[in-house]
Amino acid sequence: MASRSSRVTLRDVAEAAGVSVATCSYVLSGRADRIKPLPEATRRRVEQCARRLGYEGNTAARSLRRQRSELIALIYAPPVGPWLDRLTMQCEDLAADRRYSVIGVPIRSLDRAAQSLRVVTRGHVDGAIFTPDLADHLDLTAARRSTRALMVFSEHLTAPGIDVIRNNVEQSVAEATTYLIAAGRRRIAFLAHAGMASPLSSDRYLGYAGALERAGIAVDPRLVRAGAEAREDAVLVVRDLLDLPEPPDALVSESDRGAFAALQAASDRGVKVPDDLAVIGTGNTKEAGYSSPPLTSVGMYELDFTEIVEALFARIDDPTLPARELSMPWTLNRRLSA
Amino acid sequence: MASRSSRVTLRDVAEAAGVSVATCSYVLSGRADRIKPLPEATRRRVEQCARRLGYEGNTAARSLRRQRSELIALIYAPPVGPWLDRLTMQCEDLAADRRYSVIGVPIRSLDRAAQSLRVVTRGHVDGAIFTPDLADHLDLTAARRSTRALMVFSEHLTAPGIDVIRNNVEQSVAEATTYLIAAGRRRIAFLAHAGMASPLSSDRYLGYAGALERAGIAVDPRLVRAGAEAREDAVLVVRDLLDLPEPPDALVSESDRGAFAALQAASDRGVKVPDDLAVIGTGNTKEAGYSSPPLTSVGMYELDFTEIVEALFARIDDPTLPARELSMPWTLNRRLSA
DNA sequence: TTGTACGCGTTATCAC
DNA sequence: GTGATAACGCGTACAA
Repeated sequence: MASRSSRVTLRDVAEAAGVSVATCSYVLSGRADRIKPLPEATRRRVEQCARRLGYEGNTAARSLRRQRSELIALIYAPPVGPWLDRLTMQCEDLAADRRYSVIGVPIRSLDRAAQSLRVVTRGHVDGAIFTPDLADHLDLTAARRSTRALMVFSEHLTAPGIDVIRNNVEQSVAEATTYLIAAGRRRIAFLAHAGMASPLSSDRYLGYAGALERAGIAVDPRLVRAGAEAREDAVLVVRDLLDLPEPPDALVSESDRGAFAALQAASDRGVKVPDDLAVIGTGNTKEAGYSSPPLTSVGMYELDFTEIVEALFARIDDPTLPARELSMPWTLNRRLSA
Repeated sequence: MASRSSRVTLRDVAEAAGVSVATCSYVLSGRADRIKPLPEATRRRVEQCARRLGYEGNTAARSLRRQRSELIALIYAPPVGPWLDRLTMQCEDLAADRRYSVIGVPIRSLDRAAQSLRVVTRGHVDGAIFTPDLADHLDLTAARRSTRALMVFSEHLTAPGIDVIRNNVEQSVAEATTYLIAAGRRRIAFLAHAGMASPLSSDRYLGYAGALERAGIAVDPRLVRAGAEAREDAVLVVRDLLDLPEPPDALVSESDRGAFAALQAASDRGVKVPDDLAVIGTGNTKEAGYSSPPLTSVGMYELDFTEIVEALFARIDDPTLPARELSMPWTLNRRLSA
């Protein structure tokens, strides 16, 4: 009979326990011992009532007052791969230590991005991590003003109060391409993300095209194709490429996912990897070690984001910290596919 | 000089525009025409000031007052596959029409679930969708009380005011297993999710084991292995299985991901699919059509979640709606792998 | 232990 | 006609 149909508020608990909301707040928010510890009896009574009523608090009210939500956000563009999974899990683990929770914010398209990002720009997310390629196409000023910390994977962005991670994407993909050229490959295909913005402006593509250019090889537009996001698309695209009168003898994919698809398409067509077709992926996910053949991939040597997440929390604790630039250069991780 | 270092509030805009916060609120929240439309001049002035100052509102304050956050949550357990990607994207699209945003809530482990779910249980998420296998292991009462709508993939759960989706998982997996038996397979392996709870209690496993039992075949524990989550694990596990003195002649995987890995492991070991090894996956993701051989998979025929999301929004609009039970039975989608 | 101002926007009511 | 006042939602934290 005591149960209202709606949420249980602090006031309900206070009434039930016969104390003031202030006392309840102290007890339930842990800070029961601000100066003089409350008597055990009171404390227990409050806790019991809270449990019995199923009190759950209200984040909106708390974070409005505290100006802290104990929430961090991961901004990403689906589809999700093992790369983001790993980041998510590590965030979760590190956040749990500090009693923070993690939420994901999927961005479907650039024109709807502002809408999706309201959680970050108008809500009170204490910190946010923008996955690669996103930050370069979004306006971060609103997000910056509304959060205590922003961590961004970006090669070029530089903004006050925002921490960035540099992967040296262009350079490392160029290295990979050059490696293929040195191995005698001449018809090197590129499997691009359809992406949010023009695929031909991605750092990965720039690295690929730059390396070709420096080697005096013209980019053959027929060898540059989108489809790296979805495995099923990639398979079709690569089959297509292999059916060309002059098929590629190597392929660089903007994702490991696309590269795996290439391996499969090659197998479908009876094309030997790496003999007839060298394949290099991007991301260096764990799966790369277990494909057949194991996939050569450009990426972080170990997918360890601990430092990044720690830095985010450091800035949440103290937003006046100078903006940092974390360098985590990608490398070419050679396996058997190239 | 007008710019404070902190957030811009409605009060700031009001001061700048020389009107009251109430007026600003009316203008900026769209309800400018509460009864009598405000003069264009005032409205424009307010809008200009808001833009100039970079006003972004404050979700905490708004949702505290309105008791609405215009946010829906997707609760899931990483790693993420194409299944969740599709759900995410469809949610995003349908949410955008109603000016809602979507957030993801990753759950790492059951004992930390309550912490992760605070966004749902204490925050003001208007609605939440729990992906399969999650709801059965979580206490949803808090989430239920704190949201207007809950949509849950579950075979067994039945709770007042919660909408559920029934996939007939056990039955459909049993059918698939029976199909393998009818085709003469006798050593049928099962690739399980390590999962949050005991793998041996999953509906999928129950369907598999039940079908075997009904056919008078004993479950061989050596043929039941975990590892369906991560492709790299699955490859190793299936290789292991194939190296057994008495290797399996068929395999049912709790995910398509694991089934793809099985295809690869088979290819690594020179085992022919489906001749030497029949493989059936779960989820019926689009990729299934493009593996080699194309993967037979149990799952929704088309991954279309529109009805589900619409139902969620319907309940958000009117929480008094009777709890619905959406039936979306899985079927066996035959391709070449079995 | 408690009263209460506060954080920020919303909306019903009131005043010029 | 135009726009301001003020109560409100819910928890927090300082002063009493």
